[in-house]
Parts: sequence; C-alpha cells; structure tokens
Amino acid sequence: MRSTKLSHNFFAKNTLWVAKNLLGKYLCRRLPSGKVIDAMITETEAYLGFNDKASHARKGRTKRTEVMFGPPGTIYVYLIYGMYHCLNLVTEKENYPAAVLIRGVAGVNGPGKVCRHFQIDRSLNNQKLGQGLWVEDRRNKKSPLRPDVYRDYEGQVKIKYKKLKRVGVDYAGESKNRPWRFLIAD
DNA sequence: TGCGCGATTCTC
DNA sequence: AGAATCGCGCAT
Repeated sequence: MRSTKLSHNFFAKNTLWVAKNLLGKYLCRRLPSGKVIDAMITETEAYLGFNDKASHARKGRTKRTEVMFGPPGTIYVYLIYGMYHCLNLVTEKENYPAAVLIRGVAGVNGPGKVCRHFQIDRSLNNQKLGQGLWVEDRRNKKSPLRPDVYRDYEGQVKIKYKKLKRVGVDYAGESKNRPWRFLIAD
C-alpha cells in the first residue's frame, strides 16, 4: 500500500484547501508508550487570518496565539473550558495566523474526544508535525473505493464532502456563518 | 491582582 | 438546560 507522510509543504497552502484536503488522510500518533495509533480524518474546520472573528488570532499576536503565526505544519493545542484539549495544524505562511481544527476522525466525533483518543495535550503545542504526531496520505489505487470516494475525469481520487457552518462560534459576528467546516459525506 | 469567558462534553 | 473547570486576555 502506498502511504506518504504529508510534508510541511502540504500545510503551506490556502487554509480552506488544507481543511478540505485533510479529509480522508490519516492522523497518526506515537503514544508515550511507543505504540502507534491512527485514524482517518473525517471532519475539520478552518480558522483563517486576522479578520476571522471566530479565530483565536482575531486579537492579534498574544502568548496563546503566537503559535498560529508560526510556520506551516506546526501543532497548535489549546485547553478549552478548563478540561478539553483541541488539536489544530498551522497553515499558510509564517506570520500569517491560520490553522485547521481537527474536529473528528473515524469513530471519534468532537475535537475534545479526538485529543483524548490520541492522548494529545499541550505538551505537543508549538511542536512540528513529524515525530510524535503526523498525517499520512494512504490513497491506494488498487483497493476498492469507499462510497464517499470517487475519481475525477483525470483519474484523481477525490472525496465527497459537505461544507457547513463552524460549531460553537456564535459570538463571532459576521464570521459565524462562514462555511468553513468540512466533513466527509456519509 | 482579579474577573469573565470559551473552536466542549456529559448529565439531568 | 446546566455543570464541570482553568488558562488566557483584558481591566483594575
């Protein structure tokens, strides 16, 4: 089976493109015990730029958001509601605040539960993808396609996805209705 | 130094 | 609908 670890270059692109194209990829984690676990990414959300009123970076560079200004492929983990961690992957170019929130993987729905499943906490914050955490593209041209996967006229593997409003950002004014949540269509 | 809140989840 | 629970950002 062909399996390629995504390079940082993959993340140095338009955040909406990254959020959409992470669907169907595999999130992989080397646990502290050394065991490697993985699951297919099924749901993402994009947080994009200075003018996104839903983004943590809407207030600019702060101690917390500094990581969102870092180089693409950086891991951003924060604690929410004092008890859940959320995993983001930093996108675009350095000094531009953007990231993709991993909202769900196969069998695990919800960003807090994703981090619990993968044993992700803030010790990974500001680290680079690669050692303890990485993403793989496991397109296998010889395996039968799932119902949510198809090929375009050039034979490229594509994934059917839905575009919806982001969750939990009602405070975000004009940004709250942006369709920047992506999930694999069932 | 203090205060209010949140890119959530679970229970009632 | 309400609770749990705490680091961060901003006001004092």
